[in-house]
Amino acid sequence: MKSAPKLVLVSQDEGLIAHWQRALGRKSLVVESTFSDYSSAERMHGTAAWIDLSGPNIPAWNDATWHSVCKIGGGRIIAASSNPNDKDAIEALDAGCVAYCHAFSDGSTLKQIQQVVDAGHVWIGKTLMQRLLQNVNQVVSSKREPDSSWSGELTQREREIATLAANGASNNAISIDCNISERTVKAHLSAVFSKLNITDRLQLALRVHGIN
Amino acid sequence: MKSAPKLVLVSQDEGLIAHWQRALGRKSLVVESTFSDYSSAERMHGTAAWIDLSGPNIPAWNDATWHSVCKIGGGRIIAASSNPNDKDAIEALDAGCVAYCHAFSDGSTLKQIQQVVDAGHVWIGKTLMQRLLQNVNQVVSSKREPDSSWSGELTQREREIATLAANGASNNAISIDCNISERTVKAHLSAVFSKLNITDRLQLALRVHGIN
DNA sequence: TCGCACCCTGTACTTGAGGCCAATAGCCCA
DNA sequence: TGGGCTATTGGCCTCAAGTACAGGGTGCGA
Repeated sequence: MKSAPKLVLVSQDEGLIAHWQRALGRKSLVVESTFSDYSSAERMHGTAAWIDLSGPNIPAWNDATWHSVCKIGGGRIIAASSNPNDKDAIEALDAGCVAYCHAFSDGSTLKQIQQVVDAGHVWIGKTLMQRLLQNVNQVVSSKREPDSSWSGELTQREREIATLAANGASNNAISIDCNISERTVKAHLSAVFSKLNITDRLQLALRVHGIN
Repeated sequence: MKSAPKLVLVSQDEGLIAHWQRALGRKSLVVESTFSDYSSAERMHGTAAWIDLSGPNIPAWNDATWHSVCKIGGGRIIAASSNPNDKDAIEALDAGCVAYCHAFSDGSTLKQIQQVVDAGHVWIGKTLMQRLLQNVNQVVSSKREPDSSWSGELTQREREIATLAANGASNNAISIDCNISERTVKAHLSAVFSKLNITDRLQLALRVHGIN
């Protein structure tokens, strides 16, 4: 039932299949020629699959098929592109793939990817990694302290309730969350509106999230 | 000159050193007890080093030492924390480290990290990876054209009115702006809410502006 | 001890928002 | 030419949100 995890290679390119087989050299290995063959098969559950993105009938990354295969079916998809780029990679990983690489990467890299995936991790290339980190730094640093701009003169409690409201919580939800009466929530928000010189929670949301 | 890449373990914790040695089992291996011993040594150039972040005299991540070690000295630093967290990980990777992990990860994971690093890649854990992807999606979608994500199935008019509402305009203000009755504004917004599967303009604002 | 800031709560009221039902009119396509 | 989509508007109704007025309790510094 749980011997060596089954491995599936999905491509119509015989040369690519051969390359992959040389690199991965595994016994329990299945080859499918199209993605639909793979995704429609019952036995794909729990498998790891190398998908040649150059193949026919590959769904768009926002297609529900990926969701059903990766997140429901438990398939661990390794997306292999002949002309990889960061944008495509991000979409692939977002769709639920656990790796994205160049289809004709050298054997040792392919093997390493397989190992990483088998261990339950996610694999991405170096350039994408660097880009991710750059973006995160932007996000993190820009998210660190927008505080001073809007919550400066608010009390701790007001800040707390304002944040909840700005994220879409109703007064009732906030009252439950904070274990106070709805009336008190209104009181705090009124104070917040007054201090920030605004009139309602939508303005608050825009202020808190740095728009307007 | 370029035999097996030299490996350095930096920790004062003998148990940890032993754990690492068991997992990595390498011949050409040097143990230093403090970070300053490592960073000041001439021979650290081009080495890979496992740094126990619990050790003494570890510089802050924004300290110039990291820059000189990683980017000038060419050291490939694997940061190992006893209580890892995403924020620390991001700072570590930003400082130039090529991996960030739990110091007492199991042997196979440690070995894998070493292999990934030796191959010139960067290693991060699963939770951080997921967070990175989330952030990137936010950045990408908010910088590209937030259209596709929320306004896809809306009509031109609905998009127009939704945008105004999401920026804080009241129904009345929108009606004047668009030269239509307030009733019509409500009708359009109702259609928008229904299509986007939300209930009010605050949710709309969050959606339009890429939050939530 | 008094004033002040903060946190909490109640009743009552006004109003903007949003849902439901219904209708008219223009445009495009089979 | 009829059906489907879009834009427009009306009336009616319910409710969350926000305001006004009126308190009570706590802790802290002058």
